[in-house]
Amino acid sequence: MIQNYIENANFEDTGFAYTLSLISGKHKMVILYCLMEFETVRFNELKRYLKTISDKTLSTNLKKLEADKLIIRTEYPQIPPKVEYTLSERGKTLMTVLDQLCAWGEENRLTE
Amino acid sequence: MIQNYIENANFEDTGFAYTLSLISGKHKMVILYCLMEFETVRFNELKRYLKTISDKTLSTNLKKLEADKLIIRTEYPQIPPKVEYTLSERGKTLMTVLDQLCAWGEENRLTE
DNA sequence: CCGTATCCGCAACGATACTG
DNA sequence: CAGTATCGTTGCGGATACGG
Repeated sequence: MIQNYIENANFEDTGFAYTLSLISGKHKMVILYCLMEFETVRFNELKRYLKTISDKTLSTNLKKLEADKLIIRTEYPQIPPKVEYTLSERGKTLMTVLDQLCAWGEENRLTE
Repeated sequence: MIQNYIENANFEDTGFAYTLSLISGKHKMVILYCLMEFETVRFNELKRYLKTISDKTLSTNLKKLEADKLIIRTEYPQIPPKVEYTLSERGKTLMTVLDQLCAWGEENRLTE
């Protein structure tokens, strides 16, 4: 599986590098977890959960996640505006895999 | 599992964030994969596999991986120096989890 | 051979102000 | 409410030179 890629030394094209590129960055995982937990979340609501994120950074991250089809953005044309974000089916399948990474981390944290 | 952390909104302390911190960066995964494939690898050998990495960056990454107990550094006191790197048992268990991320990425790559 | 030291560029992130 | 615009900061990674 992984070994195939060593030969050509083309790691950018591995499924692994691809998966990581989807969730790289400081906040993407937290956003996904919030959507998994609360299912439907609005922009400012997310901002409160993340506590320290700026408008700009949150906006950028949401756009990337949407472009990667991990989340779904639903806009209600009204005043004041209302936008809801949810996990896509694709996003949900990714979360099941990430949960295993989480489990490994909890079981293998170094005792310092 | 994951949901517990949402309450306190302390994502830095999730097993997931911890696991990701171990493999964050541009090269760590590639290094681990090389060690998985070739088992015992020397410094300059690694450098050739990674192709574009600089001495400094490779050195920094190896130190982090070693500090996190994912790899083992063995130094042979001779002239010229010889240093070998291998996966630790802990590193090997991590690789099995990462292989699943790899599989997800291959099955869920977007057709563009 | 196996690094360290130094300098530097760039992209991500943050703070603040502002808009439909 | 849900962003955009602008500016400033910061940290990772790269290039090069040098050392034990």
